[in-house]
Amino acid sequence: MNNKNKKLDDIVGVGRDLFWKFGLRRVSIEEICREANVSKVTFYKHFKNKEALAMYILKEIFDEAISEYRNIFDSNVGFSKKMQSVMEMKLSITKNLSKEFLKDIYQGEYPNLSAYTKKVSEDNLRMIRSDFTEAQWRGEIRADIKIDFIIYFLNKAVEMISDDTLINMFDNVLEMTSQFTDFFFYGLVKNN
Amino acid sequence: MNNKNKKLDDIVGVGRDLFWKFGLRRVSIEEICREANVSKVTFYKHFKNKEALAMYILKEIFDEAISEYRNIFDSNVGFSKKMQSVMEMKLSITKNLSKEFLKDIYQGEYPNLSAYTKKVSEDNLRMIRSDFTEAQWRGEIRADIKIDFIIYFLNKAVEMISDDTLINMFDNVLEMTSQFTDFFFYGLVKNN
DNA sequence: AAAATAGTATACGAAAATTGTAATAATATA
DNA sequence: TATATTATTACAATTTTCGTATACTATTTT
Repeated sequence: MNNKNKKLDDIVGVGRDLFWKFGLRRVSIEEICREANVSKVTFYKHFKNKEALAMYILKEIFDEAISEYRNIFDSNVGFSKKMQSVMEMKLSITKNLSKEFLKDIYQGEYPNLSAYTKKVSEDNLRMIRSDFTEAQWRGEIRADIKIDFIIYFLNKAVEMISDDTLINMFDNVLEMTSQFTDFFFYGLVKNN
Repeated sequence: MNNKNKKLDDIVGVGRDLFWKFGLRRVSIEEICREANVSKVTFYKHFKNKEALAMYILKEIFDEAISEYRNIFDSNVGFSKKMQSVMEMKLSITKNLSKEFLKDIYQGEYPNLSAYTKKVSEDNLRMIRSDFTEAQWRGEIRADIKIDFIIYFLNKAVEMISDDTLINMFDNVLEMTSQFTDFFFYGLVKNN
């Protein structure tokens, strides 16, 4: 039961790598099989086609990010820690979805993929907004701040965090996001 | 005469970008034309096929790097400065030839390209060895050091310089190579 | 040992993408 | 206006990719 799905894992792993580097349309099923040392028949035993594999990979990426997010957000840590977890979820998703991958997803060729991605994004947004609203009720967020403004600001923050100039100022990404949220939510002078 | 070769430049520019990201086989001529806003007919007016375009691009990259190298090596600067120029030539070549590009060049599909690249590398090596031998005659290199040992060491240095860990210790690549050659040739304690 | 499961190698037709060329129309340039 | 460049469109030939079928091997499961 340990390496029961060894072949499946190989396919998914290679698919992840190649899709990340080259997107979908530039990668052929045969190439994936070759790289994964798997015969084409085995591929089709697991997946209907390339889109199905991409869907599987997407789901993996989303599920993992969301589950990590929920773990932290439902726990009893302070609110700034929770904020950090939101950013990290968004970061981890953008980190695992390269430009090429996203471009192909949205380029009309794969309607199921784009629909799925769109749905997950919307669900995500809804979840975050609901979490924030509840936090506002509990008094963890000032009552006079619009939730949508926070969400807008959050996205900008994620953009900034992905900026190389910023990254190079820190030893690792975690240290950076930590310091960033800290500054972001308490201001320059911490008076909490 | 200013933008006389505008279309050609566009093709070459787009080719450079796409080849760098995806290698040769994953990029189609039609895609290059589309991205460059150029008709297929125009492409074939300039190049016989994809390999010819790649050859043109390769030649550009090599020529530029070599010419910069010769400029510095034939000038009257100190020897450590010249050493730096050797490393920078090698660096600029590896920087302009992505893994994907190189892989496709050598993957047997394009015999002309691999032959040409091989030839340039060999010519390069000969040139460097000759330059070094002459420098040794002039006393700029200790007489008891094998030239081939230096060349081997040089390649290792280039590898190290391309290492991210090292890069992040400096503000920019130039500062790094400069400090690296300095340390490399004078040792920890500068007694020159 | 027998049966079931998962895998490989190979071949193959259908579909799709890519290549390279030709003919004609549009546009810029001198 | 005349000439040279480029765009558009169409097209046949080739190559790649897809998805399936067949026959055979290795590994578990019962």
